[in-house]
Order: sequence, then C-alpha cells, then structure tokens
Amino acid sequence: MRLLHVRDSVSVFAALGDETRLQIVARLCKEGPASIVRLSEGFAMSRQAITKHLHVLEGAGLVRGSRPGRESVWELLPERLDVARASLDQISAEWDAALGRLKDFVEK
Amino acid sequence: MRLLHVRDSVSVFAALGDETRLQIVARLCKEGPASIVRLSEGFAMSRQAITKHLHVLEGAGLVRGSRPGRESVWELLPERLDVARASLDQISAEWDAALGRLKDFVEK
DNA sequence: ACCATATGCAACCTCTTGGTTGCAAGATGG
DNA sequence: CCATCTTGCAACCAAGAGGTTGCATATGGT
Repeated sequence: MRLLHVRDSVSVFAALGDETRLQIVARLCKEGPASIVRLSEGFAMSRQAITKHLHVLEGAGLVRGSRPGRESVWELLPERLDVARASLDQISAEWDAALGRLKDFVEK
Repeated sequence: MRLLHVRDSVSVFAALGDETRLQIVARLCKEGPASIVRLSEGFAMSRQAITKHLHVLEGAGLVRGSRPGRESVWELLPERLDVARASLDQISAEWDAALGRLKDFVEK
C-alpha cells in the first residue's frame, strides 16, 4: 500500500516537473476553473500545446475537465497534491530514521 | 524571490518524476551513501544508466557525489526536498485563499 | 609490477516529449 | 440559417531522455 503511493507519486512529480504545467496548476489554483482558450492566453504557445499539457495533468489526476456547451472547462484537483506531499514526507521520515540508526551505532 | 522558488522546484519535480530516480533517492535515504556499482546492483539496467540518473539528481541539487579513492560515493541532500514541499504548500495555500474569496463572494 | 575493480567518456540508438499546423466539427447568437 | 467561436483530431517535426556498448583510465591490493 505504501509502495503503491510511491509508484503513483511518480506521475504527479513528472506532471509537475514542467514549467508550463506548473504554471497551469498555479493559474487554475489562483483564478479558478478556466476554458482552454482563456488558459492559453497567458502562454506564448498554441492552444493545442496547452491542451496536451492539460491531458498530462489529467493523467496524473491533478486536473479534471468538463464540457458544458462548446467550451471545455478545467479545474484543479488539489487532493492529488497530497500524494506528492506524502511521498516527500515518507522519504524525509526514512531519512530521519536512518539518522537515528546512525546515531545509535555511533554511541554504542 | 517566491517565483524563483517555483522555477527552482520544477527541476526537483522533474528529477523525482522518474521511477528509477525516485527509487535511487529512496535507497540513498534508507541505506545511506553508496557507490555507483553498489547502487546499480539493485536495478535491471547498466551502470552508466544509473550514472546518468545520478547526474540528473545532482543537477536538481538532490544528491552530491564525492570520490575518495577509486569509487565515487553519492549521498542524498534532503534539504532540497523542502523546495518541492514549499512549492506544494504554496499552491495549497493559494487554493485555500481562492476558496476563501469564493466564500466571501457567495456570502455577500 | 600486475591484475582486478570502479569509474568516466563518447558514440550511438530508439522512443517520448513538447511543439507546430491544417482541417473538420459541434455549440451559440443574431 | 449563417457566421463565429471553441474545441478535437491527425500528421508531422526537432530535440531530448533514457538506455546501450566499447574503450580508456585511475586506484587498490597482492
């Protein structure tokens, strides 16, 4: 169950490991749900490029799109950020545990 | 200063967004510093592939290598994980702020 | 001095990524 | 109904990522 989290977090990290996508996440976060055209206005690249990035984010579960009418609106799913956070915390916890073991070893 | 953090965190996310590299980080964390041959024993790929991954991690500041003698030993730099954590926290904080504004808007 | 070990370097290969363009097609508003 | 707006789809492309192999080089132990 723990290892599944780690596996899962890889896709989240990979999705956030691109400047454009991280900016998309930040914008969706600050400005709320937005359509593709509105989102692409903020970037110096084509609408289709933004669409591809949205699909990557969707694949990582970070974002969800719906289509009421002719425009597709995308919103952030902030719960998925916790997966990455949990992974970081797990690594840090194991690091601390390793330090503890080292300390025990030195003192004995 | 804040935006520099965000820019910086992209490289950390990208470095962690690969299963092999995340496993390397986990191993360095649990088992402490290790040489390249010792690290590559755990993976089904060549030593050079591991070396490349270590250089990517080094580029993100997550890992540091030294060479005492004939083997090069690599260790984790856990402080860099805080950069990613800070970025996640910033996004979450802005999300909460956005929810707060929405609540104000609805109530007024 | 010699041999085994550990690494670095460089060339090479394949598949993916991030981006483009062009065109077709489904809503919308007058 | 028509013009417009927004999107989806597909083909295409250059560059980078991830991996391999072969060879050169430095270090350590005997």
